[in-house]
Amino acid sequence: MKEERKPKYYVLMDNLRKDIERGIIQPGDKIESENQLAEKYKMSRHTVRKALSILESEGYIVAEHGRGTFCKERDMSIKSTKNVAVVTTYISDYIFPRLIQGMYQTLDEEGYSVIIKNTGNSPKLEGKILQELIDKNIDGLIIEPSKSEIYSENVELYKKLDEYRIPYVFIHATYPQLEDKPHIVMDDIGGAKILTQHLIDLGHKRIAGVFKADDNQGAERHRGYIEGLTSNGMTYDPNIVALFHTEDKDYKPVAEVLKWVKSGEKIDGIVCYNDQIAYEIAAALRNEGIRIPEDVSLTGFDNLAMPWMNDLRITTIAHPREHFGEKAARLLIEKINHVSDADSKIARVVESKLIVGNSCADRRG
Amino acid sequence: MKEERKPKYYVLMDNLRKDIERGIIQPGDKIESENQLAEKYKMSRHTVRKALSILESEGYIVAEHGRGTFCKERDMSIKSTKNVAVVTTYISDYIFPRLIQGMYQTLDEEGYSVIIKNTGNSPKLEGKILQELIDKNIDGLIIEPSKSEIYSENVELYKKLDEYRIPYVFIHATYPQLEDKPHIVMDDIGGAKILTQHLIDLGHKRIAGVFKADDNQGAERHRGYIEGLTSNGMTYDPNIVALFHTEDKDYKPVAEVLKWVKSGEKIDGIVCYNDQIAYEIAAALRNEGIRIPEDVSLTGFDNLAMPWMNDLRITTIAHPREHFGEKAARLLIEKINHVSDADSKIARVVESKLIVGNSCADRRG
DNA sequence: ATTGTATACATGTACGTACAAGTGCTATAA
DNA sequence: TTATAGCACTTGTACGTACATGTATACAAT
Repeated sequence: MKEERKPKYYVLMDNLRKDIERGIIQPGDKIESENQLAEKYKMSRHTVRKALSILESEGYIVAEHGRGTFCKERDMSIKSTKNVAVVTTYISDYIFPRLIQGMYQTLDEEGYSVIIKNTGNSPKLEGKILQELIDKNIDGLIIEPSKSEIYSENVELYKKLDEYRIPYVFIHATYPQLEDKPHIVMDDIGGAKILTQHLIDLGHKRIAGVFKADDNQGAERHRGYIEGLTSNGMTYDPNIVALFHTEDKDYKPVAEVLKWVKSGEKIDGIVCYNDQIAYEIAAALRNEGIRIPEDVSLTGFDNLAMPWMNDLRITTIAHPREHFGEKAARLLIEKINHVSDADSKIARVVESKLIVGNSCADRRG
Repeated sequence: MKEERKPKYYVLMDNLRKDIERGIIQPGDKIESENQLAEKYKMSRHTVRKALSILESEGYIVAEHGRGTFCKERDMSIKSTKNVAVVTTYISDYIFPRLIQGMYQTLDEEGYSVIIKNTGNSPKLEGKILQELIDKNIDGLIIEPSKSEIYSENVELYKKLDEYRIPYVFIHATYPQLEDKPHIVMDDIGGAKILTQHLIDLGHKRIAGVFKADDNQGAERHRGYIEGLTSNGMTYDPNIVALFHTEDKDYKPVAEVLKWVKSGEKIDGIVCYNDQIAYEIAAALRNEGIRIPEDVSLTGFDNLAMPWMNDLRITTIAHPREHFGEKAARLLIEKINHVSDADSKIARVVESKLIVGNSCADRRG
């Protein structure tokens, strides 16, 4: 007396589909004939035909007149668009063109087209882009988190990506909630530690820090800076550490440093968030008559070349740019091809390499 | 006794589909009921249902239980992928990141995703990319021709784009066979003429030229240089004009200029294909002890900033970069939306603007 | 050995009937 | 006035029959 509310044809259709999806019926296999199925399921041939016609329109089977009905070769090309997206905070500035170039080359070799997107470091825009990309049915995604130190408001969207089996790879940082997802990052803690150690080795006594507060990289560089100080027995002084956000980035770092200097702080070195900030600070300090590196040493990140200041080369941590992009692309391709296992933690950390410029003075004498 | 080989249900299906496609049945309209159609076409209701079920699976109609069957809102998103491609010779170098940025911003605003591709200035690769993009069913294409002065081997592919109604916009140059297609170019003839005139006005007597021979821009700049000379009564001397190809670009321009200088040519100014070439020549000449601009003046194109030579600013013709990209994107969007008429000649030329640097000496004294 | 043909069996088309179930309107009862 | 029961009409499910047409094969005729 079981009350089956499903129509008869639906039951047959569902059984067959499940058999195909579970591999019990293999591609190329012949399905039992309509009359056989009708007898087996105790329904009319007409009802069997209804079930089969649905499966045929969905692409599971093909009927061949006079021969029988066969399970179709699973056509993955319908699902695979061979498009992948690269979502970065910026496109045309800084290291990004060459980062994207590295990804492009690798992905292109593997036959993927690259859709570029930029978030301008806005989580809201990131959300909009993710939704759009999910609708576009891409094969995979390389994404640089926006404001990664802030808990992501887009976790549901990343879950959706998981649901739809769209693999993604984080670069430069991850979100605190998504640390177990595949990502490729620089060893930012190690990098900042190396730079701090470098300044200490050169005899610096009072080393300031300027870090970004709303992304993971900034937080880690901050941590590395602290570790560098404390492991040498120096005390961490929050009064000479400036933290800025994306919105402040054009004035706050410089303003804070100038404030210290004008208030008489005896800073002899600054570990900066990146080379761009370092060059800006250099320009501002020189403007105040402070010599770099004779009075204040500067370090940065990303070995950036500056067009308008070629006598100063900031001592920095190398960013491998194209190679970094290539690494990310390779990891994504592995995920697309299911080479690496399902959802295991796949983090690849690029070790930090010091590049010595002429922005740090030797104060041991 | 007409022999109709088409099944009855097929006739009904075909009629309805054509009515929908021709707009006789509008989206939202109610289709006659199954019984009405059966009577009208003198077939059983069962046969009518077969016809309707096919149309439903194809997305033309929707049946609503108890209410009727309705013509579906035409789902254009099936055809429109909202993807457009930007195909340039390079991606990460020179002016291209900012050019692409300009296109990206405009296309993004209009809801299009941007697929980037680069040809490395190889017509063969361009062909491969075009074929791939046609298969990908993109909505439109912005393309910088590769070796545009050589007749394109890919004309059939551009014809295919026309067939499939995929609009495309050329930037920087067109192919000789495709000059009537929409394109956005710099006024290269005018630009070279302005630069030549500038040197003449400053009292230069023997002005050399270094141009690319395998792209349209190079050929036009070459022409503008000639016009600039002859319109001032000066003679064009092929002995002090170097033409190079993409493959030669890294050594030939510099080598030719050095050959002239070493053979005792009394050159006092050079109109260069672009700033990159100009800076390379500047570095090579300085290496030989020749002063810029005191001994030789240099001009270029594209107002490029050079990281490693900040005391020299080449006098150049401005390239609007983002604005140029934006213009191209707007033209493409017009073509996609059929705002501008079918295949009319839509060429937009960006006028040349001189930017005076410090690479040209005043020799009037 | 090749060709043709009969046959069995597959799917395809087309007719019929009956009843289930959702929708929208109207006439009727509370 | 409001709720609802009934009715007409819609699509949805399900059964039945019949014959058309394509495919593969066994077997006979050439």
